[in-house]
Amino acid sequence: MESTENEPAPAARRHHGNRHRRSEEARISVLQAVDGLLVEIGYARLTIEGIAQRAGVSKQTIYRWWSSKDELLMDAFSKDASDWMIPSDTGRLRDDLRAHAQRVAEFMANSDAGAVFRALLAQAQHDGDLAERLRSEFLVEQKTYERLPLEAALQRGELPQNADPDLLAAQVFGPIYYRVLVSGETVTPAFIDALVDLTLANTVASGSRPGS
Amino acid sequence: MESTENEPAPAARRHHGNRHRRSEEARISVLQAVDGLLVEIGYARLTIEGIAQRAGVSKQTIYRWWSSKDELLMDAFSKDASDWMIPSDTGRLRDDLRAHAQRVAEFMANSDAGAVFRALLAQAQHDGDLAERLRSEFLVEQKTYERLPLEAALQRGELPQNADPDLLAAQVFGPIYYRVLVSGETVTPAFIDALVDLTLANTVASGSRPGS
Amino acid sequence: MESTENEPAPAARRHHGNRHRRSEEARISVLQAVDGLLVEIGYARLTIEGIAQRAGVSKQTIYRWWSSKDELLMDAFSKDASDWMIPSDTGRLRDDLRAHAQRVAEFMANSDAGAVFRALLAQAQHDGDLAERLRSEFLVEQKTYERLPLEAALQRGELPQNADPDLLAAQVFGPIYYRVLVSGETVTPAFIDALVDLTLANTVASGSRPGS
Amino acid sequence: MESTENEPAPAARRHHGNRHRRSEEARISVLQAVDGLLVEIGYARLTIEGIAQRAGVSKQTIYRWWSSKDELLMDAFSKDASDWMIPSDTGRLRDDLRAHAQRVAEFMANSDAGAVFRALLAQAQHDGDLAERLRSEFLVEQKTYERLPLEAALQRGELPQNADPDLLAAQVFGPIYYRVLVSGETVTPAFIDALVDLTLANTVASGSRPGS
DNA sequence: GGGTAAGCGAGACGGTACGTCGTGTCTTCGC
DNA sequence: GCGAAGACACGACGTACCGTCTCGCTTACCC
Repeated sequence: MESTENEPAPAARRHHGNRHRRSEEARISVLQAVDGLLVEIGYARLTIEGIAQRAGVSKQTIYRWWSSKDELLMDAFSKDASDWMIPSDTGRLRDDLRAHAQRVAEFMANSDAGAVFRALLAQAQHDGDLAERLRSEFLVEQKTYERLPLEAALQRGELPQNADPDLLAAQVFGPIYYRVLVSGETVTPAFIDALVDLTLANTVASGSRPGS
Repeated sequence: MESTENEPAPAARRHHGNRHRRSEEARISVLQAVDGLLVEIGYARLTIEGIAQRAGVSKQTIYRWWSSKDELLMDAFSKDASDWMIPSDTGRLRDDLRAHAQRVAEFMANSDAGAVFRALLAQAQHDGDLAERLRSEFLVEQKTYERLPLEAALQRGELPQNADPDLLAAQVFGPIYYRVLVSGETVTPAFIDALVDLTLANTVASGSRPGS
Repeated sequence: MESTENEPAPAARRHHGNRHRRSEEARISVLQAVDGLLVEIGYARLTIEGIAQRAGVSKQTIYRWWSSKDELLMDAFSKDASDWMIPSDTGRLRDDLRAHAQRVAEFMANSDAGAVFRALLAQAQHDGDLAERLRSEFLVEQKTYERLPLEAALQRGELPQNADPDLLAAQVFGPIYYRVLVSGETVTPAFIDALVDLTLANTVASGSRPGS
Repeated sequence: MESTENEPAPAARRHHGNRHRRSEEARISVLQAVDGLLVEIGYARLTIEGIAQRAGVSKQTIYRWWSSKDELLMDAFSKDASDWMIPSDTGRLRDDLRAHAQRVAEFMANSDAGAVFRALLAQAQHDGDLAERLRSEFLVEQKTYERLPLEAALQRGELPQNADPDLLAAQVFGPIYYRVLVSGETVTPAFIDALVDLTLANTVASGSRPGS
């Protein structure tokens, strides 16, 4: 993993032709400190000073490269999130949907990256900029992948022409997000199976009788 | 100095009426201050000192009765939340479901109480105790009401015997919560209609024969 | 327990002919609490709330009868101070002066009442009213007693006519106060003897040669 | 500025391994604020917050460099006290003693520095550490200077060999401290003259033959 | 001998200041 | 010229007492 790829900030690259450049070592150790502290003490007690100390870095260095705690979390999150997004493609809609739903549930509820995501989402409730960034950098793509099995099936003719992949994806994944973020219920495989089955039964039924 | 006992002059009553027990006046004005400030400056900039000042109350009084900012929000929320929960009951499932879904969407996305709710839910992501309290004091009941139209329909025979109201409610309301809390998309009436239609089409189609 | 003997305060006795009267029990236990707390935790950490709690009395009761912490201390002090003031009178100036100086030194440096006195004197540095009260209720009398052996000796002809008892007392007692209050040196009998001897030698010498 | 290890500033530098320098500007303005506030509102109403505000400094900065209000006062006092201590030396004991006694009385009763000193001495009654510091940093030196004219006279042979400068100084200065700190009487030139005359008359008379 | 008013405990109240923590900015100096 | 170290002004924290104010109880006087 050549880690300049997660470095899109142009300001950080301004020093390109200079003698001195950003310390990659510092950057890495900050992001690791964030990961570690998030797990150990939780978001609520995460402080810039704590991160700096843990990373063996000065506060100034953090402020130089990240404009806020949330942006720092975004970076720490991006580092890990992509692993979870891409659905399998077996050619069987029901299986692909179940597998990806299971994967998303696992990510959201049990992974470290998911914990960071929930923390970011929580912050995003009071911070429109963060919300926007979270959406454009993660959710848009995430949603695309959630729709992917359905669109593939649509292309294959496994779903009726007038089926709406967006809506169907919403009915499969919405309840999963709800359980993790809101009700705190565990997302069991049985629940996922029921969701997928009902959704597909529905689609076939309504898709075949569009006039109803 | 023998006449200090009774205050005949009503004009001299500058002091808030303190009972030996808790001052209801103080309690009310604190909760109102929380409501007002949440709307005006948002959760992120809400401080105990600000609330105390706005309410004309000492910090100590707040700390005496509420153990944390979140508990205070919880109380302020309880005060307003109940208005939104109860679904109408026209006897027609589709109408009732649409109406209640619309109502929930409105509450979540646009009401003051909904703003408090989102703030609490955000905090609950890092605070298990708050999460538990939020669930037991609000979400359990809220969920019951979301299921109500479906259970009524089940009793009326408008739904097949083997339909699962819980699951159906999840497929209607889950996507609504998702849009408000996660993706930030507006919840349009058309979206709600589509959700309800799809959910009911399915149930009727798969759960029992449409002709019955 | 009708302990009216330590009750000189006329305000407290005002209720004599009334139906209702001050609780002597409360008064005593407050003053005892002050004494105890002063010794145990020192003046700096003495609080009205602490006194009330220790005395098993409500704050209001304290505020009802004493207008300030210092006034309370004054009362606690008056209770004990008088024991130390009166000098012996053997008819021999040197002996009487030594004995009383020793007594005053003991009071100031080592007695409980002396500790209260030092605390009051400290407060009096920033509180003119207290200073005035301390002077009129204690120091005037105390100074009279310090002068007493010298004045008696003057009457007896043991001192020259033009000797100034005030000035002589100042030279004997001033250095004692200085050691206790300022330098913290212990006031030894040897120091007292030297002071008295020098003062008397001086007086005889200068008193006999008034023209010098 | 090539070496941080040597501080040209007269104030003590206690942060050893620290390569970052204390803001001299902040230090000065804090001490000036203390001086100003003491005079304007008095010790009793002096608060750290008030000092910080007046100095344009954060509370944290005060707490960083001074461990208590008293230590802060101690510093503010040291700044000004030394002006008052050194006695003149005309070679005539009576004149020197009178002049220095007058100077000390002026310092104690009427100067700003004296007001700080009285406040510190008051605090020192309930705080042994402060008492010790006040003694070692001020009183020892002060006492030396009070003795100086007497010791010079002793050396010159103006006093008998067996005269005790310590005791003599105590009899001159003790009563002055007493009047300022305890009785509140003003220290008049006449009082000082009387003290000095009486003290010297004695010594000359008893210690050696007046004719010498 | 019942009514009633003062003293009392308890403690909530609006405040002020405390001493601490974390923020984001700034400066110094080592590499 | 980046980066560590950390001082700085600022703002909020949660706590301790302040002095004021009911409240409900007890008690002792007076009618």
